[in-house]
Amino acid sequence: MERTFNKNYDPKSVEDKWYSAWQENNIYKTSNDTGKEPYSILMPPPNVTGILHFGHVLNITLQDLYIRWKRMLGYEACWFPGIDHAGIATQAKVEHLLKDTEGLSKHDLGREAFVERVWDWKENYGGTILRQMRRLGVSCDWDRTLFTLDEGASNAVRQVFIRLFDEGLIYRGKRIINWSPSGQTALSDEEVEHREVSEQLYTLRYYFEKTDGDNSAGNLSEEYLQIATVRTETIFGDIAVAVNPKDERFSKYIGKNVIVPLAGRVVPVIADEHADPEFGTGVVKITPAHDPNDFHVGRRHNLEMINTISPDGTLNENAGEFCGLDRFDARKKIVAELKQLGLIEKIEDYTHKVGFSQRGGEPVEPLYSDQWFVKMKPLAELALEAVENGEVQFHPKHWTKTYKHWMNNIRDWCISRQLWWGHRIPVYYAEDGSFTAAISEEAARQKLGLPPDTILTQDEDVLDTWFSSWLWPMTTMRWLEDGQKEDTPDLEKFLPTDLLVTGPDIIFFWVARMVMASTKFKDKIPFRHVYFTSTIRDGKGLKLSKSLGNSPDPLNIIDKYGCDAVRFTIIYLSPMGQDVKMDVDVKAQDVPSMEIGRNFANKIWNAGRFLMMKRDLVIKDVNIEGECRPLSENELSIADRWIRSRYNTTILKLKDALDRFKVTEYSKILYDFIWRDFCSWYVEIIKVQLDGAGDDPLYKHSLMKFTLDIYDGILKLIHPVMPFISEEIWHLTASRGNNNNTIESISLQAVPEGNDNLIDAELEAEFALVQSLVEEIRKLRSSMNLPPQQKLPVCFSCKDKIIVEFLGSQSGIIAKLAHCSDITTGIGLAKPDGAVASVVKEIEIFISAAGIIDIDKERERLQKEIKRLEGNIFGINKKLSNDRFVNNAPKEVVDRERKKLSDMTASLNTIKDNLSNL
RNA sequence: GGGCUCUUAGCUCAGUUGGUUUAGAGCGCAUCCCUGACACGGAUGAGGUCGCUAGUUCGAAUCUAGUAGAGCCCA
Repeated sequence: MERTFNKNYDPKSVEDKWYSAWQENNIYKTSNDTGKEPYSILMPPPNVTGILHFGHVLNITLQDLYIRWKRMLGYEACWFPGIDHAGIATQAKVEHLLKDTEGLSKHDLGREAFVERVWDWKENYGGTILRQMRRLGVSCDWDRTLFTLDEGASNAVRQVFIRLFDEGLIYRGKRIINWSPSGQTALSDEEVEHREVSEQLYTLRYYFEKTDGDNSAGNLSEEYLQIATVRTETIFGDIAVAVNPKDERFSKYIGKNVIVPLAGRVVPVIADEHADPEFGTGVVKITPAHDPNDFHVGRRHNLEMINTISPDGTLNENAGEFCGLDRFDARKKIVAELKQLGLIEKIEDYTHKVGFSQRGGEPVEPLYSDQWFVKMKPLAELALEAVENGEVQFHPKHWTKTYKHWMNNIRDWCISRQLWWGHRIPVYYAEDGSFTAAISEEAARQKLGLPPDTILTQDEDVLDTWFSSWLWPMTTMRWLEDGQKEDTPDLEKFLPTDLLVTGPDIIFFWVARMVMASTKFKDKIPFRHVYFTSTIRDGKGLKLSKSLGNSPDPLNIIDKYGCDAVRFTIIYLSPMGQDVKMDVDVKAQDVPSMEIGRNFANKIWNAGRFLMMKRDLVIKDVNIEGECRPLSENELSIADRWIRSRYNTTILKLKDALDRFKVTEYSKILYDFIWRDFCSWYVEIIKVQLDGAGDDPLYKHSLMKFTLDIYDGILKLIHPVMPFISEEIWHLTASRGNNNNTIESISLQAVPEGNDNLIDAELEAEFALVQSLVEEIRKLRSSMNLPPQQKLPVCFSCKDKIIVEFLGSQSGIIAKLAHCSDITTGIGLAKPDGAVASVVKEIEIFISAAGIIDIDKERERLQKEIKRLEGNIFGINKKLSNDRFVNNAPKEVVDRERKKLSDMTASLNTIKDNLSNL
């Protein structure tokens, strides 16, 4: 493999090469049979129909970051990948395809052949997203990839159903559920999204029944009740009208009958708390089969359920002449008819929330039907406890409140779906109406005590996809894959997993239910930490989505900026627990802020390029190779010890940040250390140190080794977030072996250990003085508009000998970084004629600039500085003259203020002198 | 209606248990520089009464209450 340091880092030539190398050498394969401590993450299984979007990029990067980090810390880091069968989405996709290409419906094919087709589709096109994820450099163990419809997972699903059924926690019942007319299936409450819509509220007249028995339209009584409704199409299902029992306006009508407009049905006026005296007219129509609230009213009053809407969303034969019309067309026609008959009192604009199918996007229809449910209360108790006692921790923490609220108000889970693609419900019915859940027809007969020749029929429905996903922590670890095996080596080793990274939008769908399933069936929590990711939004704050067309394809962005750049940027920009606004440009397929990561990658690359260049020169110069002696402690310069201190500080801060799940902090610590401390200061300084040691090749060699060791550590620290560039440079900077058919990889190296003893705060402060002086000289130069080529003599006038000596030792560095021709240090030096002056920490700086200096400009600068200092001094004086501050504040704080005051007063005086001497 | 979150520079965000001169960074902007790795770079600068109002405190971007606006979730 040819490797060179080009001028700019080119991700394209690096990424595919290394991903293939990692895969071919199986370096991310994990075992349940090692002495290493386990660390595991469950990948949230994307839909089999899914394609990569920015939410995945963030989510996957976070997981990979932790897996790589922990792997480098010596854990057996196992990341379980997989994919789910996405019942509704996948079935709909194949149905459309079938319709478009062959003009066939699924019924034309029949269930078995249709399901066969879906499998074909899955084999050919499904799981695209898993292939796309490889572009992100994920280091999961692909051999463990699980599909929720795999045989093993399906066996577990059936077992769980049967167990819950036998325990009475799964039941079948006629309930009002959320029906998706487009998907032709029931949905759970969680799959319904409530959105505000503007509609009309119609106030209808419900006339009282005539005593003569003739209730025909032409023979109405004088009196009527006004009832407001949006859904006029449901009047054929009206079975009563209700008033609040406390509402005195209507108490006299309770027990009387009214006539439903158009339908002509005679229904009673009943008293029920559901009627809100404040809403509409205070009288509400009761349509138990088409409204969840009315359903409960119907139950309380033992009312009949009349279904007037078919599963496809059209009105049925109970709607008379409107039979066959779509529910929304019917509404219009019914309103027109009512208007004509003078049965509408008034029409008002009305905004309210309507439930929409999360998948199909159409308004859900509350439908009264037979469905299967899981009784959630008993499961919720265990799951609630696991979070309340801190076994399962959420990051950010506030999501625990949402979780608890849901658990405390838990409702039963509708798990049956009227689909063909999915786990078919393992329930068998006999002709006599008895039924049971069992692994097979035969097992069911035995359970039911029926003779072997009895014919049973299996339930037609399949299970909610989440009914398999909630077992993910266990099925990924082969639990019950043969229907029996309770304990597996994987479970033994990896459950509970350590981290789950997911979006807060599936906290109920998935996170909460996994806690339920694991606590219920394994008596263990599924994961110790849950990291809820940011939602990625566009510049206007809208969620990125395919339907809004505001999301560029992440693969295009990766092509443009490189994978590492995208990974780094998205981590850098994503605050925990808050949404991220990204400057997406769909037209150009661009996300300009990715430059942050690209530029950073290039910076790291070029630092390496420079260091290698220097090392090669040194080696050539001195004709030495390989071994060199490390620098002894007294050979280390202040700058060397400073960077070592900063480096160790950085390592400890990084570890701490990741332990606290402050991932953005991790990226910022890296960015600042590498760019500022290492590149801007230290790399510049070693140029000086190398130049100053022209006759000492061994020292030079050792200094390069010292620097490259830190750089090598940097590569390891950055590797979890920037896996490709770190791997590439790690190989470029040293010859790495290819022994025993395995490659060496930085991802299998140990993270550098931060050493507390090498952190020296005092030294860092001393070095900060050097930095301040350099910056001050640069400021002065800049204010004089000096080009960098023009170097001027500089003079430091100090108060004591120690500082003079210290600055003398650093003068080479200062001269180089601040473009000085010469530096003189001494005690109480006089200001040279025509010099520009300033003061930093009691050190007077004089830049000899005779002939260059602009007196007016200089005066202006000094006056500005005086004004600033006077302002500060005023503020501090005010503080210090306040007795209560001096008496109450901690001594350090007061001392600090006093020190500030004296420093600044000294500076002020010096500057005032300079001004008057000008 | 209930709950949660947010509001700091033109933009995107940091800001640890209240206390470090002038509240930080990146981008953008302005001026200068293709100085021996990097113009995907370097240097310098302008730019903020920390949404608003009270309160607690010697001291508030930080704590408390209220208020305005934005967003999310649940009913």
